[in-house]
Amino acid sequence: MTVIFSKKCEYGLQGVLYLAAHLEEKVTSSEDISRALGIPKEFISKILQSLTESGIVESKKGKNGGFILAKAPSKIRLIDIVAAIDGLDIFNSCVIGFPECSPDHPCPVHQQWGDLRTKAYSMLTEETIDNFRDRTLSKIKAL
Amino acid sequence: MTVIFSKKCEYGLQGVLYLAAHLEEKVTSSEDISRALGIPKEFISKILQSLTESGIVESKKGKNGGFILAKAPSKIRLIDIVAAIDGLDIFNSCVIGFPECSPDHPCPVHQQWGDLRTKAYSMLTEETIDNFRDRTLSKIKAL
DNA sequence: ACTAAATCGGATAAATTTATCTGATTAGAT
DNA sequence: ATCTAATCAGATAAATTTATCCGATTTAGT
Repeated sequence: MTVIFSKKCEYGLQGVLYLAAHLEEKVTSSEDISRALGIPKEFISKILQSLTESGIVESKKGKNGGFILAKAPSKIRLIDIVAAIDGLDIFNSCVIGFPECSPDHPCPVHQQWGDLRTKAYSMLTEETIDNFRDRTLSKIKAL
Repeated sequence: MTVIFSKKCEYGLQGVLYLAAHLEEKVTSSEDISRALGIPKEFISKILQSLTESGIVESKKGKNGGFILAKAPSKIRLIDIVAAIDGLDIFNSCVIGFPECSPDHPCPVHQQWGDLRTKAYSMLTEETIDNFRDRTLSKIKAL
């Protein structure tokens, strides 16, 4: 059961946070990330591969290869990762599933939810992953 | 793609809102609800059946049977429907999927998300479905 | 050159969620 | 009594998401 993001997206966020917390390494293999986070190796590998296409991470092939952030952590927002994996539909879709939910044709809870949605979007847009280095390291240590 | 609730839960919320907006009828058949909301008949039927077990709706069997709210709309909170169908795990689970995410072992985004989660929970707990009668009726009319 | 270890791409498998089907039971209406 | 139309229960099917597998390619080190 996921809260709001798909499992892919959760793992993607975890993986990128991990990379941001291990910038001193030249690259980190999916094997290492898998072990540290308890995510199936092939799965996190595929997810990071897809994030290379989005320009969020870069990969180095061959022996001693792995992944590394494609840009400075201060340039990567949480929303960028979400957008790349799950897309931004959840910020435009009706929370109770009505079609064409909009200010013109609002669903019953449109107003109430809209408020929260805006706050969530702002948070994900304002926070860049450099803000999470310390917290990521201490969380990983406890796993 | 659902925003935060499962399809079952979205349909359940829609269905209960529909029933609340049609209290004058003695009961409403799943056939009617299906047609009005564009939800597969057997599916909404099953969902409402399960909500009878939760004491949110009541059913009348046999010819001219159907569903009706089990209590006053002012006594049914949005959270009751969510709890009955999806459960309350999303309000206790880590938004990026880390195990044992808690104040003691917070995930990197624990604080930021916790704030939103609390607001969402409050909204769902404070709003009862009698608040949505008019808005439900005008939304349904537009479908 | 050769080997080992990594990403990459595409196929496949497993699990979960969503949707449908079938038949039984219930109850109102003629 | 009988027919019809509804819920109900349980099985099954379809679709989607999650996870794994296999083989090809790439690259560092010996």
